[in-house]
Amino acid sequence: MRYDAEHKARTRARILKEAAKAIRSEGPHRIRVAGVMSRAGLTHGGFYAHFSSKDNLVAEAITQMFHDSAASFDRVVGGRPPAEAISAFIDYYLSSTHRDARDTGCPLAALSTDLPRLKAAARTRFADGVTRLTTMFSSWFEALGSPDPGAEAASTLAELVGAIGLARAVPSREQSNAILSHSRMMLKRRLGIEGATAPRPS
Amino acid sequence: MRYDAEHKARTRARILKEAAKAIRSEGPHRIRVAGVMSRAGLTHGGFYAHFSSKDNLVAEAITQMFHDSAASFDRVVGGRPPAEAISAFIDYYLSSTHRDARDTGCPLAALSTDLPRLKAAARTRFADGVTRLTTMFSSWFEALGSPDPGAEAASTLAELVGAIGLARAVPSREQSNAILSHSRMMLKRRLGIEGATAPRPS
DNA sequence: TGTACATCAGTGAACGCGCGTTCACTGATGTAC
DNA sequence: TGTACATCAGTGAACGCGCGTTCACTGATGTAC
Repeated sequence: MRYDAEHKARTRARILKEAAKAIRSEGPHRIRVAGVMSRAGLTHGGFYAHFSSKDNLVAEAITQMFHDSAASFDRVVGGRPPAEAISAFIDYYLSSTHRDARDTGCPLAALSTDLPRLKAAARTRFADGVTRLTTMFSSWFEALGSPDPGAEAASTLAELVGAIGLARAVPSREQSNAILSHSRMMLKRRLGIEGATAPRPS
Repeated sequence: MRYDAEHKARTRARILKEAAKAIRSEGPHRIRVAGVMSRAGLTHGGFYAHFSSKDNLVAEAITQMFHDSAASFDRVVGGRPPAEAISAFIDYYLSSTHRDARDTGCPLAALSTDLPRLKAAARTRFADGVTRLTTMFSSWFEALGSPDPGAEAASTLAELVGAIGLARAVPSREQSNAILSHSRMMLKRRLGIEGATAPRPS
């Protein structure tokens, strides 16, 4: 079977996409080469035509997922004025949809405690993601007249990442929903944003 | 070699302690039975005299580490009045010491993104830990006259867990210190607690 | 246009290492008598 | 007090499975002539 020029690149992209999902849902060390290849509709033997090793795949997939998540953040907030953008971001990030979409959601939320166990390359990529989000938040807070936009941005990101992490970890849906709604409410109240809804009693 | 009556229980406790450290630093799925036994000063063959399987060890060790961390939280805040207790807790939790002590620190901080990948037993234990800390915070906030102590407690815990997670993940010590000091400052400012120090510029 | 050969993404069997688990054995000390 | 035997935590060799990696092969289509 001989294919057109872009065929191999498309196959590689498909493998990367499946790997990025598997890494978020199973963890960077628990994914299996054969499993990823099978989800991409291939047999495991062909893997080494695309990647030099499993480690190489993990590194490339982590870069890939940060790229994808930047694009998906843009779709949520793109072009909106600061107050609206941050409100939309909070609602998106702390939604039950995002909580339940571990395999396609924000890499910070899916991988933070895995990162200290990974190599420098992955951690650098992660730090870039932290910086990008912090900078984005900071520009919003600055536009809203915050006295300390940098600190407020870092603090907000920490709460977002912590809240979704805890909401995903606890097995009770009720407790999980309460974690999300408490943080949504407190973040919006703190930022003076309308539309904060009272959380259901936990 | 025949030992006294408590000898076996002491050995088991030593294995559990090493397992709890290894799970936090390497992750619940990456620890090796032989490695844990060797750190406990034993050979791997004796493992099954203490635990029925590796999974059983992980489950027991997770229970163990939550028990230990409750004791260590008590040492930090025990007997102090609310405002002082929460300030001490924030300083402890977001210290560089805690950040650098991944293997003995808070299980919530070390394992949050691993939890969704673990079995129900571990997740239930984790949820108990979340509830215990949230309740403790909530009682402090109530004593301080907060209008919504439950939500404030959940929000504070989320920021603490998120901030230390991000601080551990990024490779730059400078960026990591900034994450910790920004959250320390913002949390204390929000709670009206004195002693907030300005973060170094990031 | 037809024929022979080259290409190369993908296949699937096989290899080998790491690690969880098993098991026969050790040897110091307690107990029976 | 002395002797024979029982106990049992711990040892270390061996087993076997899972999985990353290798490799000879396939076969559809492009290219040379």
